Amino acid sequence: MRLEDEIKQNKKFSNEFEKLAVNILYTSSWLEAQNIQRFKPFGISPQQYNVLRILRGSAPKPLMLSDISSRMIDKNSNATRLVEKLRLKGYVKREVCENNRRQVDIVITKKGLDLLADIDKANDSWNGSFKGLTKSEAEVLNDVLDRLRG
Amino acid sequence: MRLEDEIKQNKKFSNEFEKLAVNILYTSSWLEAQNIQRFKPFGISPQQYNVLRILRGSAPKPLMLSDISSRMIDKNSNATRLVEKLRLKGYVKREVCENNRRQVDIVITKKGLDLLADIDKANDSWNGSFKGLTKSEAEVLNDVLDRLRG
DNA sequence: TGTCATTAGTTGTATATACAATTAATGTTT
DNA sequence: AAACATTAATTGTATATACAACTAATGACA
Repeated sequence: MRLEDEIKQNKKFSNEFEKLAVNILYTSSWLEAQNIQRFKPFGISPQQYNVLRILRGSAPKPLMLSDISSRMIDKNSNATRLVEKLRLKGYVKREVCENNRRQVDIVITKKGLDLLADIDKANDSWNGSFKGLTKSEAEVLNDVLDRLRG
Repeated sequence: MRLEDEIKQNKKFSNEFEKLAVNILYTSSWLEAQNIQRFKPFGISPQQYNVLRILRGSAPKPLMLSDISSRMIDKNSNATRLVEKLRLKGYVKREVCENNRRQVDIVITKKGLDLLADIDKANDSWNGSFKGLTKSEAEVLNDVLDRLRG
C-alpha cells in the first residue's frame, strides 16, 4: 500500500527524498514488528538473534565485545548487556582474554547453535514476506540502499 | 558502502531477500541515529517530531489519540506518554472531548508550530543525506518499498 | 433498565536504547 | 619508573518500547 495511505497523510511530501526517509523508517518498523513475532516463540529479541548470528559467523573463533558492536545492525545498543542476557540463557560463553585482560572473548555455545538451527528451520519460508518482489528488484533495492548511506 | 563491508560479514547472505531485510533495518538504524542528532538541539526525539508533524497536518482540527497512533511511523510506541511529554513542553494542548468523554482531542499550539518552523529552517539542506541518489532513483525506491509491504 | 460488549485511553512492568561517566588494563613518553 | 593517554568494557540514569491489564464511557439489546 502507498505510504501516504498507510499513514493517512493528506498532504503531499515536499519531495521524493523526504518521502524516502519516512518510507525507510516506516518499512523498517514494519519489519521489526514482524521480527519480534518471529523470534518470540524462541524467547529472544531481534537484537539477540543478530548477536547470535554474528557469533555463529565467526565460530569457533571468539569475538570481543567491540567486534560484536561494530557488526551489529543497531550500533548503539549495549553489547555488554545483550551478551549477558544470552549468557544467562546459556547461548554464549564469556571469558576474559589471557593476553589482554581488558578484553572479553565471547563464543556461541552448542546450545546457541542449536537454537539458531531451530529458528532457521522454522523460518525457511519466511522470505515470503517479500513475495511481492522479484529477485532482481531486491538486488536493485540492495544496491540503492548501499549507495544511499555512502 | 556495501552492507557486507559495513557489518564486516565474511559469509554471504543466503539470498537477496535476506540481505534486503538486514539492509532495510540497518539503513533505518543509520537514519534514526542521524535524526536523533538532527532533533537534539531542539530538545525533542524523532518520535516526538513525528507526532508534531502529524498534528500540524491536521491543524487547526484536533486529532484524538488513536488517530495519532494510526498515523505514526512506529505504531507501537505509546501515544499517551509521547503526547504528555509534548504537553509538558507546551507544544500541544489536550482537551477531553465534550461529545464523547472517552476521547481526548489534541491540538498543536503556536509554540509547537514555531518549533517545527525552526526545525524545518535549520534542516533545509538536510536532504543532502541522500545526495548519492537521483530523484528518479528515490521514486523507484519509494515504489518498491511500498510494494514490499503489500 | 440492567447486562454485556465495545471503544478510548491510561497505567504497570519488563526490557531496550542513548549517552555519559567510570573502572581497569595496557601503551607511550620522558 | 612515573605520569599521562588510550583502549575495552561496565555501570548509571533518563528515556523509550512492547505488551498486557486496567478504568471509564458509550452502545446494543433483551
